Amino acid sequence: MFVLCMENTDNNLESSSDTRNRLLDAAEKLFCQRGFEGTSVRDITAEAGCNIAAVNYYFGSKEKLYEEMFHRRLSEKIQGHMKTIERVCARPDATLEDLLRELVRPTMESALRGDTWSRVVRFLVREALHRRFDRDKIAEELIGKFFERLAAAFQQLLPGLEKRAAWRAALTFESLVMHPILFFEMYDLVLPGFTVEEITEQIVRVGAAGLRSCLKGTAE
Amino acid sequence: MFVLCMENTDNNLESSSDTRNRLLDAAEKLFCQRGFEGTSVRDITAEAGCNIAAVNYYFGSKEKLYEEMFHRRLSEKIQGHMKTIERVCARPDATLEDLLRELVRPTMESALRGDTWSRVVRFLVREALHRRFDRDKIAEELIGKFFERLAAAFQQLLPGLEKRAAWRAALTFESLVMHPILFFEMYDLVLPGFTVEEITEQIVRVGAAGLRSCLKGTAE
DNA sequence: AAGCATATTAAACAAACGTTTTAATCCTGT
DNA sequence: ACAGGATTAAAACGTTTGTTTAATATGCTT
Repeated sequence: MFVLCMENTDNNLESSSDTRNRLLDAAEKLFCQRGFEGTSVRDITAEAGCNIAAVNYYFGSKEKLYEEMFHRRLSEKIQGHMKTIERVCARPDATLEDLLRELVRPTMESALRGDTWSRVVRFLVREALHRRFDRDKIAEELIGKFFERLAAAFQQLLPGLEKRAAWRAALTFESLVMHPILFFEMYDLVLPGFTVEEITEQIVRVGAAGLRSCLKGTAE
Repeated sequence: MFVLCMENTDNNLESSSDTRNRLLDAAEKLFCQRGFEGTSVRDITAEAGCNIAAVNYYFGSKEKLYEEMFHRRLSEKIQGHMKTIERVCARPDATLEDLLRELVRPTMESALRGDTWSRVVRFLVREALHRRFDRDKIAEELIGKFFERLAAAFQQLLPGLEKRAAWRAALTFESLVMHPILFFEMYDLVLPGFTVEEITEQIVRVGAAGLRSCLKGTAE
């Protein structure tokens, strides 16, 4: 017993039992809706259609189940963005606007659709605000790699951009993307009937102009 | 008994007893640290140095205590920003950069100091993401008024800016300010040793360039 | 078919939760 | 000084929490 609990990564395909995956899916759904503390183990096992003891049998604790689900989604999300950057940057005629648009549009479509994707992001942020970043080395490394790649892409598309300015630009760009995801309801309140096009073009326009302004202004 | 529980606004100065205020302060401190569900009534009363029953005696429930603390801080925060806007806009020679800088710098100082102010903002956001906006009419109105004023200020400082473009600009600007507050740890990771000056000037520079770009580009 | 590790189940665990009750204490107006 | 409402206090309320136990069921190998 308890063989599956410890260190189950993707090396052992057989170990991904049905109930195990159903638990991960149920946890994701309910955690996103009600948060970590707002979701009980009984809720999760009911949603997954299995016994209460299953969570501790497969993951050891509610906390470990949360961590596995969290890291799975975070790495999925970041790897998707990484591929987009690679794809756009490979094109010889790629512009800054191209990159921004290709990163922003799918994200905004997801947010306006209100699908699992964007709700997971909101949950990730909510939990990241709650449980401190600096304790989670896995998340820290994933995010670090992503910003490194994004900053490099900005340096490629904006020749002459200094390294630190590129990092600042990467953070600033993420500001613009994150906000509509987090505060979707407010956007609907302030900009009634807003569309994917409108918000995407706003971010691309402001982002491009803002990032180009980083070229001229030097860091003090 | 229970006379203080119901509808205690500022009209009755006598009703603000010591324990009542100590409970509000303790709740603020602990809610910001551990979240609503992560904080027990026993924690709060221990911090405030009073009996467990005091929460239900003064506020009726843990939920009501939370609401009062939430709205108190939110309106404080927003009124402060409103006054800043009024002050800057009253100056005849005021520029867009002036307004942005005066809104951003105190907020960034607060965030880097890591004082109560910024931790409250993080908590407000965390809880706003959790408990849906559209249920809270008070918060909805406060935020609506603030964005209305900010959009008007942008129209004043950027002549020719269309109304809807001004609302978009207001939301976009808030993106830039909110992000460093929420993800302070990430900024320290990506931009080691970053200062108030650096981040303030980045936001002002990008914000001003971005917002001016809203003048040219029309909404589709 | 027997043996055995794996998987699932029902039941119970102690601990922590928000809230309530009841009694004691404090403070103020007369 | 005393009456009476406002406040504090200790204790217990009934739930719900995450976790564990011990028994049963399942599926594969020999």
